[in-house]
Amino acid sequence: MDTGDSDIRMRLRGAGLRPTRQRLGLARLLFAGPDRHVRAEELSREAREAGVRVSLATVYNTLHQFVDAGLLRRVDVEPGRACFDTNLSRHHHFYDTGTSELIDFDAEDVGITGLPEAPGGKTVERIDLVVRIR
Amino acid sequence: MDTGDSDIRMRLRGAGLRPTRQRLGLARLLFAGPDRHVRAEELSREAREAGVRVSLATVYNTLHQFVDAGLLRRVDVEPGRACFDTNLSRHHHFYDTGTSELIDFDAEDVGITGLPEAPGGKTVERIDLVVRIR
DNA sequence: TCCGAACCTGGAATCGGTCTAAATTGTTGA
DNA sequence: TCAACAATTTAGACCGATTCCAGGTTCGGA
Repeated sequence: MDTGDSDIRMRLRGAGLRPTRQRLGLARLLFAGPDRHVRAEELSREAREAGVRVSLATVYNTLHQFVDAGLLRRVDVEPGRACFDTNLSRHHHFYDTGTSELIDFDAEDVGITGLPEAPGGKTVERIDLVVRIR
Repeated sequence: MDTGDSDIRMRLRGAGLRPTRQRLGLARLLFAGPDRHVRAEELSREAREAGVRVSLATVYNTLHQFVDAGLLRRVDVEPGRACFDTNLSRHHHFYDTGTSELIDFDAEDVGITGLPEAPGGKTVERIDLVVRIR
């Protein structure tokens, strides 16, 4: 079954990335199934277990390339390690400071008022809301 | 001039921290003048330049102790490095993704509606809003 | 099929930060 | 005042996460 792959292949192509064995294997792990949060080390282990031979360096490269290609979003809540989110819809996060768990919630229902203008004539790229829970 | 020190001394005492030469020196660098954002490496350099002899390990220890004592707040926006904020009032941040600069803005005027309940019966500790600008 | 560019790799290197064990310095009670 | 002891500081080793590098591999067009 190569069904899902053709989609991924096209998205990679569109980003100027060759659909290599490694990238396809990682993409399958990331995008088959429901949305998820994952760290590099973890994805590397999953790949190994799934029989996808790929070095840790390539896992890092691929994650960054996927972020640049808009296939993945990076979430920064913990100092010292990056987390990658396959959920590309407008959403925010609960962050459990006890378990380090991240939980998405839809941004559609959330309203934010009274924000000041971006200083220095800069443009707003994105608004990240992190609700720290315990 | 020992004026400002007596205040700091008391706050340290209140947190069960001895007012040592190193802690007082760092506190002076942090709290004299307007609010600021600072990283450990940077504060270490400033201390050296100001003639405050203090090891990098102590800078890290002190920053964490100050956070625990409520003298400082930690801000996590960049992966891989912690930033400390002397502004303890309710506020949020602009984060310039180009320059890595952090800019505070008051939280009083900001309204957030439509947040879902914290999952799993958890308690909300804090809400961090980061407006990424470019 | 061939070739050059893109890609992948293991291992070394880097970076921010923490840990450790020994030396130093506050603080306290006699 | 000072001994004594706990809190603190320190240099340097160590750590986990990530990036860099140089060389080998693979892809894809001509």
